[in-house]
Amino acid sequence: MKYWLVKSEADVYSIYDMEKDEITFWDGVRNYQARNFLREMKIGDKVLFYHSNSDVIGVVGLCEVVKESYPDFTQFDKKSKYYDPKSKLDNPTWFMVDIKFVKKFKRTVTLEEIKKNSKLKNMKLVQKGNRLSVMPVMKDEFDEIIKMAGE
DNA sequence: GCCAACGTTGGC
DNA sequence: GCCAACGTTGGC
Repeated sequence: MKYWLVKSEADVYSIYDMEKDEITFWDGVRNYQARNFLREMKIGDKVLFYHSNSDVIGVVGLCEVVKESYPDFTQFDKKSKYYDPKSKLDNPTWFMVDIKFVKKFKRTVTLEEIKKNSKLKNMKLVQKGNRLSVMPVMKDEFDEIIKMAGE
């Protein structure tokens, strides 16, 4: 099993939306590296849910992969802001997965705390200039985040 | 709102 | 293939 972290702007799609929807498709990833990570996701993989552009920035909950990668339909939708005119129906460029809400943490593990924790210094999240919206997390890092969340 | 750090685009 | 210009992300 693998572990991941996905970022979402809190005012666009938050853990509360996720809780309400229970299952959501993770659309709109338009970065090749992030896409490649999406395609590696397997059913049952654990996904940390991270709020960016938020009053409280950090990991707010846990989700799980329930459907493995399939073409992101928004790339073919001219009305979508994720529309990609270069992508071909028979050879899609962009993919998405379905993830299921598991839990909202009792407390947020903030970016500040993550930066201060020497066990987490190798996390992609805190490495220089990293803007990936989907990234892998090591098992020990995942366990440490869960511990910090008091779960 | 600012801006650093990228990634992408397109002319050459 | 290079690189300037532009767009986006995301912390602050």
